[in-house]
Amino acid sequence: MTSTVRLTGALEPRSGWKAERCTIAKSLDVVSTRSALLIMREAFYGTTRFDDFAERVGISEPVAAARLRELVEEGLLEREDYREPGQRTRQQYRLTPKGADLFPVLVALMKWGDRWLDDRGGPIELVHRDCGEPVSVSLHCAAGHEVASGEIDVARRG
Amino acid sequence: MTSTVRLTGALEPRSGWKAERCTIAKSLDVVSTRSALLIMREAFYGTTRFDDFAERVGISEPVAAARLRELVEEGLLEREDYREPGQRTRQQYRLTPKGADLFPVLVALMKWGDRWLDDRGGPIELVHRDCGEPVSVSLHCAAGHEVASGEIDVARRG
DNA sequence: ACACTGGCTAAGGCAGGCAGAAGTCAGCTA
DNA sequence: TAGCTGACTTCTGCCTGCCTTAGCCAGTGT
Repeated sequence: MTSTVRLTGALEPRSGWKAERCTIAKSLDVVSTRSALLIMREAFYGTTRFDDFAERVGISEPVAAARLRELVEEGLLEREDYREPGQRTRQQYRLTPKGADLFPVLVALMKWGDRWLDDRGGPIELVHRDCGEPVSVSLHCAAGHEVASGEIDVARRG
Repeated sequence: MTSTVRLTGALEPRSGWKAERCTIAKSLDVVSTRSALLIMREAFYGTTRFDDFAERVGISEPVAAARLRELVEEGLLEREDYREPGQRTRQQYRLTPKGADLFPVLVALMKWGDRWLDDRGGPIELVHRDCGEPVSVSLHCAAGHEVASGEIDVARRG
């Protein structure tokens, strides 16, 4: 009963290859900092304005400015000008499809923290609006089976 | 068609509360660094020895030592002495249940990178050993519906 | 007795994440 | 015209992550 995956084909043994194109590493190049991921959390909560990001994430304004700029450059957020009647032009940051697609990462982190780092199972709950059932993140195969890490084979693609 | 979740009950409006017990933030306190998550990746690939972690992750030995020590302290890995016949006692690092449970986070990061950061859909593929079907990570509710971030209500627990 | 290997630790230094305080600038409001 | 607000930028400085180089120690092999 191991938790490791099983390497197959050209990937076995592990000592015979380098994880050069590893997309976990590439993803971490984009969102490795705490502030970046917490800004993304806020974006999912509906925050759009500069000051709100800084305050709600609990980071200083210089850091918020730097992180928001990087996230826009990377295409996870987009900055739009908007204008309410009788107001000056303002900016808002909104999730792009690329940014919105990061949601499972945040939920996976939240669920792990709920289970292992909070004595009451976490402060908030996600429910499916249509049916009211709680939402979680899971691994499953295309045939619909729920899968644990120990039941997975890893192969080189293509 | 929004990608944000909908805040409900005491969570609405967002300006009325602080994410103090946020378990995303707590998780990031444990595994916010690139090196920590890549060490966990290697642990899932079956790596157990100090030198192998350092080389395969591509980090220096001092960093590997610091990160492994932290991950053991946090309970994600455990260090065991073992001895092969005719060999001296060695150490190995193995996943604990807490560490193994982090797997969905890594898969979510990998899948996101596969989709958005690699022109060929990622270098490796995960398949369910029993049925040979590809494995992915997804959000779904307890009733089995696949759910997108825009279809989720967030409520305070308890 | 000696070198070798695995698993580290120590010292020095660079780069980047972060905070706090203060300044800038445009445009609306009084 | 003067002030206010939102959205930043600038400056200073700490702290951490990381690198490189070098050294340590225990147990094996020769």
